[in-house]
Amino acid sequence: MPELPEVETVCRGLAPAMVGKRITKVDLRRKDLRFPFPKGLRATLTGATVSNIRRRAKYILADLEHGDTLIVHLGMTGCFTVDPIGSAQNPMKHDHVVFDLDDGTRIRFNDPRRFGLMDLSRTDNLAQHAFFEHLGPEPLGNGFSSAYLDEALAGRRTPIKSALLDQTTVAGLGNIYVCEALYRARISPRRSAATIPGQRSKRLAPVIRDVLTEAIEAGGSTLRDYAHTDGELGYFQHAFSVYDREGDRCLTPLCNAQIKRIVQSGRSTFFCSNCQR
DNA sequence: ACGAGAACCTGTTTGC
DNA sequence: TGCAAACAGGTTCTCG
Repeated sequence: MPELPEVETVCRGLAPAMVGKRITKVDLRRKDLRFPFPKGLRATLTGATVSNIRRRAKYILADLEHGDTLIVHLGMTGCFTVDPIGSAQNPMKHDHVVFDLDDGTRIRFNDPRRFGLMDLSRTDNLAQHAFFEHLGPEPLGNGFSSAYLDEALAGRRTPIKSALLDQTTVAGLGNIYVCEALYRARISPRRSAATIPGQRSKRLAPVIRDVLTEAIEAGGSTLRDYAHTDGELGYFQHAFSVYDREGDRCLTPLCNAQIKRIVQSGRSTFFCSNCQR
């Protein structure tokens, strides 16, 4: 489900519901997601007050006042819902974790495919955690630029599509926004990453920022099941130029070519072979 | 070192 | 209509 804009949207929904609230009850409705829940997850969270909700790459971080941080990844189908305790028929199927807060709010984590994960870390050690140790820079942060891309892509013979999906190159892009950014930069997804430094990275870095910023403003993209914490849908999917548009016409004026779909390392890539070289 | 492919899961869509 | 295959926003492992 979620790439950076969707995860950012979820954080913005969770923050007002959770920050400053105390967790009164934690219901682990199974023993694992992608990994077993860490030992002591319920004990650590129960009674804790949430001091901050933030995001690193596609991870949601919930800092607790006593110095631990809850780490959550949504995988492909993870989703949080905020509603009052005792409201209609919950928990629902695939609600694997339920938090009750001291103001009567219930937070449910639902994940049909269970590719999501939850873990704990001391807040001051987060950067050393295995999930974060090798992550690339935030694409909307100061560490990301065409100069950074020049350095990160130099000598890499993997296709640029794969290099951008690699979270150690830049953290937070996924299949949709890589396809969209490469289209905007007029770069073929098949092109070797090593040929990007120079003029092409000067086009690529800014459009990566643009497409993510626009998607966050639209509340992310809703393809099949993604929703905000209040059930509202994102609407950036209406602004896709290539993603999921196989066979449709390219939107570049005077182009009119058909959008192609190819498979690169097992993932669909959508692009215009006329505009993207 | 690098890329392809599979694996982890369930649900939905597509094709015969 | 029914059933099977293909496919899905992610990550991580093995294999050649």
